[in-house]
Amino acid sequence: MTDKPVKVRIAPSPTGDPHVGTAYIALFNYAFARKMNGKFILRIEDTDQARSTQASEDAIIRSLRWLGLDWDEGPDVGGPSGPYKQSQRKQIYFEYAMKLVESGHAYPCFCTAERLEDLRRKQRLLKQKPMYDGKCRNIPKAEAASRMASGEPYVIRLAVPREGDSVVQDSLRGPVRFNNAEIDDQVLLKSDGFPTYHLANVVDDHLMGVTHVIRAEEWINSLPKHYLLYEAFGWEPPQFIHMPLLRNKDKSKISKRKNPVNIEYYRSIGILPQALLNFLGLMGYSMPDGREVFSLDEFVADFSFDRVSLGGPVFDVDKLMWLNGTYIRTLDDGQLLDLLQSEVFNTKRLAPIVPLLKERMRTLGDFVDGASFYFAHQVELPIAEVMRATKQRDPKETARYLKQFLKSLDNLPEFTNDALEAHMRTFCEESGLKTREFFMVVRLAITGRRASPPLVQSMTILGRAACAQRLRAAVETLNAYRPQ
RNA sequence: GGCCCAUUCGUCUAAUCGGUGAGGACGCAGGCCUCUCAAGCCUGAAGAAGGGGUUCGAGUCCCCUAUGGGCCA
Repeated sequence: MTDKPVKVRIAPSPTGDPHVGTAYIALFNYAFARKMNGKFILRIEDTDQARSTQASEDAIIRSLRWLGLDWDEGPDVGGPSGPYKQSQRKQIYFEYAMKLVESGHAYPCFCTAERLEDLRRKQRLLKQKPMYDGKCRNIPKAEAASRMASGEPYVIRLAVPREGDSVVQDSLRGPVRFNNAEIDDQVLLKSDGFPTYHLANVVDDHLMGVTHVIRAEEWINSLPKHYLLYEAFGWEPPQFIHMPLLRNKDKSKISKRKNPVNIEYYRSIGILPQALLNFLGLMGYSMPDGREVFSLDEFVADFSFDRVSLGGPVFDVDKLMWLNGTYIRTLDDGQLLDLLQSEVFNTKRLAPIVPLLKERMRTLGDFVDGASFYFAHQVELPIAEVMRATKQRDPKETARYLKQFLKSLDNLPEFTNDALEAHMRTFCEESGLKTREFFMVVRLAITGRRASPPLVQSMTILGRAACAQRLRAAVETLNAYRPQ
């Protein structure tokens, strides 16, 4: 390796809530950059026009700032290699894609979606790996050029060698060998002129001077394509380091279906940023002296990839809770008071709750008890009340429809009062449930009590992630319940 | 289905040149402290996926199988 100064990046897609996996990878990038006195870049991968939003980008930046994982270059702070949003670099990708076409490492493909679909179907029937068959690879250059010029729609594909092996390096795993025949002629530039991840990521990493790509293990299979691209451009590839994937309790890749993954959820239940970072620093990693409680600076000071372990770590919220408690106890009373004011008892959080509680208060003090469920990580499901509300029906049956409801929430585009209420009423109709019963059961799951402020509004205040978490917990509790 | 990666207590992990009674943490159980709870302290139960090799000696190296996961659709 050369002695270029270390430069690393994270490249989240702004297509949803800020994800703990992003924070996890950001932490390791940050630590390595700081340890090596290098630079840390934030790059926004918003080439998926349909799914990328400004709101999501803002939330990602807000969350990473909250955690204190500051970057040296990024869309909000600028830097020498900008712009740092891929949607603003479209022209660059086009030019580099054309260079590859000129050099014969890539080619335009004019195949229609129908032909591709047909091809895939046949391959599936023959139990073959679905891959592009290379039809357009043989079109003479001149003909291809004139068809492109005539406005015929095309994508640009990488011309992957048909024979031999690609050996790639992962710094944590050593050499990994792939059979070239198994690698698809990857689309580099889509018909809308936007690049795919593979092209954009290689071009940007090179142009931005990235020396080490630290990313999640799910990318390891595309590594040979990236090597091929570096080779085609005649660029030296960076070092690649694939971190293990965070897991749900059942060991599958962490997902919002099974675990809260929204960084803002953890903030909303009162997790401290230093606790979340500390916890993530325990995932697939350990300190040389076995310390379990450490600051970001300490993490950086002792950081080394030698200490990464490759088994996929389960994101165990219980341990996070314990760690968070230890951090709270290290605060002095003034700091804790400040945090309570800024994070919990602030106008922004309280304002929507006040009108809901007002109707039910006789003293100001009633507010605290009545509003407690809005701030908790979890509430206890009162099973006896559930049994009463469902007229002693088998709790498994109740669990079943709650689970279905939970699933249906994923398809609710807007988590607003009107949309949610309509959705819940429709759900009742379709499931043949009495609204009276259903709303009570959901109320018990969400608030932990049978008397509460209006349910739908309480749910939208809590947010989608928190509601999903409580419904999941209720389903578990009901399934585990054994009546005497 | 194909390819790739992984595999130490329920969970996170340690032991990195092969020699251990397999260590710590969360959680769990019991106890101490205490007006309660929490915190804190002490104690305990709990683990090498299976099978072959290499070796005087394997958690550690190699192979096979199994399992888990990811990616490709």
